[in-house]
Amino acid sequence: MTDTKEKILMTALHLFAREGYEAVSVSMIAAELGITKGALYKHYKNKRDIFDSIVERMYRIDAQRSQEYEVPQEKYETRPESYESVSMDSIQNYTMSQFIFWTEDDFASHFRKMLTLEQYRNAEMAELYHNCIVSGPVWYMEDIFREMIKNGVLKEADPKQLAVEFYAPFYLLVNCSDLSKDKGQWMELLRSQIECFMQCHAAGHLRKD
Amino acid sequence: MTDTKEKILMTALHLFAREGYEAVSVSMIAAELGITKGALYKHYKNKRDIFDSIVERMYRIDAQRSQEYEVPQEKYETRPESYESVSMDSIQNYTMSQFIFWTEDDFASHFRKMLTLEQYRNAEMAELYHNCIVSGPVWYMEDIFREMIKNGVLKEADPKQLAVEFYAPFYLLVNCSDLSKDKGQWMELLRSQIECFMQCHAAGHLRKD
DNA sequence: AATACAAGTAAACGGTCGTTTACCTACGGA
DNA sequence: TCCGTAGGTAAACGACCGTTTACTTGTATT
Repeated sequence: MTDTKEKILMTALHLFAREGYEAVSVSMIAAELGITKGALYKHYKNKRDIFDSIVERMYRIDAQRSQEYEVPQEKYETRPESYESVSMDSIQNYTMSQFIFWTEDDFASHFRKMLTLEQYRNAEMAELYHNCIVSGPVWYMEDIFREMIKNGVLKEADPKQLAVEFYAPFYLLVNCSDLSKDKGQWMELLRSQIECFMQCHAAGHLRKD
Repeated sequence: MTDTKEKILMTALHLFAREGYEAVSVSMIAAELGITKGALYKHYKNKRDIFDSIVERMYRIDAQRSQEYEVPQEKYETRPESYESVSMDSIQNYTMSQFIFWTEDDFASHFRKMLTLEQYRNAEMAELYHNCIVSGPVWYMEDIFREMIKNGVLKEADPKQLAVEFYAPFYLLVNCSDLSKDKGQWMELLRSQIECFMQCHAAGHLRKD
């Protein structure tokens, strides 16, 4: 049954997210599932293979998600036309959805924690962590905001500074939510921050195309 | 010589910050210093003792630092009078100094990374991490801003929202600086953010006591 | 009914883990 | 000069590591 393979992956992810990759033993994963560690090697060729499968799945999920939302999926250079008609509403909508995703989704929240614990181990992990969760989103928002300023949706400002101002509360509150069970208060705080941002930087008039 | 004891502590801290506590072996620490692991037990009673010594030292350093700066050291409830005359300048000054501290100071930057890697292991580590680096500073700034609004230094606003808006860029940029060697650009970005914050929320007029 | 195979067990492999032990200096104070 | 001790070595301890092996099932296909 391929069901066991799935259980191994999720169990390992949960453990990796709490203890870190090295601190989790193969026996630990197996014991959590009530099987022996030998059985585990029928599904994955080694411990690293489990980790790699997790990362690979995250890539798949992420690609799928960015397709579902009407926001640009690629860098500005590759498809600048996709940045032309991004609305404030879709930004806000996508951001709140991403917050729930990174804090509450069983896979994504644990993946984020796991990556947090592996970020200093080598350059590959550092890059992955920063692209997904730290500086990656900042560059992304910078491109969007630059276009929004050009289109007159936002007031004149430094797009990079706007990007930091917009994304920083997201990043902080995601990490705040790790501590407490009640993630709702952080989400409401984020909503306030976004509304304040919009109110502060949105151009006063609407411009038709 | 107590010099070896100090070298063990710093070497262990550097390794803990990169690999995580569990992933670092006692042999690894000893090898880095060119001694055998047996010698290590002449200075610390076990591996956990090294970790605890690191945490204890951080407490000492932190207490010493907050004394050097003219900013409140304790919670608002315990000494509210210390919050009465906090100026914008001292806030800005302290914040920039804290940024350099957490990103460049050999002990503090590695301690922060180590704590980042241990935060999910148990409640004690989680609390320590959040008190030092995540939600702790937010509560702290909230108290300061509430008093500043009361004193007319800042415009009327929700102090908690202000605290998030102020601290979030700090937290994000500290983490950004982990990836790149050039920490200067992030520091300048932080300076811009703070100046923008001041300009946006400072009360237009000065009020004398 | 015979066969092939997927999925599990138990045990063993060589290695490393954190820690302890026994032994070896070098040296400062009585 | 003798002794205690601080700081080091090398080796061993039992436990656990990731991985492999040999063997046992249940089940599906021929």
